[in-house]
Amino acid sequence: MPLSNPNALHLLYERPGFLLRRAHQISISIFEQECQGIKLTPVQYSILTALHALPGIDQSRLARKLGLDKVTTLRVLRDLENRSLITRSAHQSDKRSYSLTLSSDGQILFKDAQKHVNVAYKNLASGLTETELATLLKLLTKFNSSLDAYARTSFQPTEQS
Amino acid sequence: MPLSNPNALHLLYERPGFLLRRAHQISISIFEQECQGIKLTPVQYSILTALHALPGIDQSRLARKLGLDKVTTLRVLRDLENRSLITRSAHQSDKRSYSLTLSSDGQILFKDAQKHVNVAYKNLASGLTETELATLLKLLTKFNSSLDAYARTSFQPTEQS
DNA sequence: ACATATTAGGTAGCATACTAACTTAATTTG
DNA sequence: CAAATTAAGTTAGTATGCTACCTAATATGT
Repeated sequence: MPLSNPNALHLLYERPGFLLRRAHQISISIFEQECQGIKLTPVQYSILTALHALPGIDQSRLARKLGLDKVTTLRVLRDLENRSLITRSAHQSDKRSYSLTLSSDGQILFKDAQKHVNVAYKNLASGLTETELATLLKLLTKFNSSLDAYARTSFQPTEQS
Repeated sequence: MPLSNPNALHLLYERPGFLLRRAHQISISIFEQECQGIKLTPVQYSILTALHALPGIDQSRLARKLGLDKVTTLRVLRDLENRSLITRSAHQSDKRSYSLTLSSDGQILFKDAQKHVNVAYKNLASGLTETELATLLKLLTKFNSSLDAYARTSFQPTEQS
């Protein structure tokens, strides 16, 4: 029988991985509570945002723009297509890929989503001062960009030649 | 057809939820790359740590100590029991609950895991200066504790009377 | 030109993380 | 002390995020 050592648990609570898991969990929770009325998850919203910004993009490029793996992207797109929020049409030049766009329903939903997303953002930001939030975002951005090579799923916000 | 608006994507990249998702993704990836040799995921390691610190704890309390929901906790425990790393025995007084402890194999694996976990930590910390990392951890801690009420899964690091 | 690499999209399967609903046991309370 | 409520554990179902493997199309390198 191991000896009780509650201190080991306090060490766990200070680990970056543990704190990031909990922060992510809270973030998802706040978003979904605010957006369950319009049936949008954070990932679905990200995809609608990307299709709004880059209509006609294909699945693989989309996945890389968002740092999603392609299987997840495929499944979310299939769901959004079943809900008639997006359309997938054959690409002009490359017969392997699809061209993705928001449907008119998708555009309406995306627009409607903004106010819900803004409320979620306000809730998410409510725990920190403006300065603290800015610092947190700056540090997360640096963390992500400097450790990008460790990720299994690639993130390419801009095209590379 | 919606107009192209790449700027909307840059706005997405600055959202806390987006940054937290990516940071969590990277964190998981680094941990798993370092610990795949001993077949431990971050959640499995957290549970071994908790059982080392608090032998005899029951499932529900364990879940709350780690901010895991009870279904995930159950499945991870079942897997760890199948691998003979933990034991589940009947609780003395409360017939509803199990008493969880590390097996001797579990204790050995937990000890062996430390060096792998430390390497993962070094990699995770490598992108930021010591000061930046300390600030990030402090802000994540504040973020989590102040938004705790928004989480659907409860986190109770200390017992409440 | 043509064999080889790589890329796009896809299927199947596993782990994590959650909800909802259920069973049984324990506790509260009227 | 009986009835209502709470708690522990479980099952089923959904979404995300991976691996491994497959086919077809495109790029490449000699």
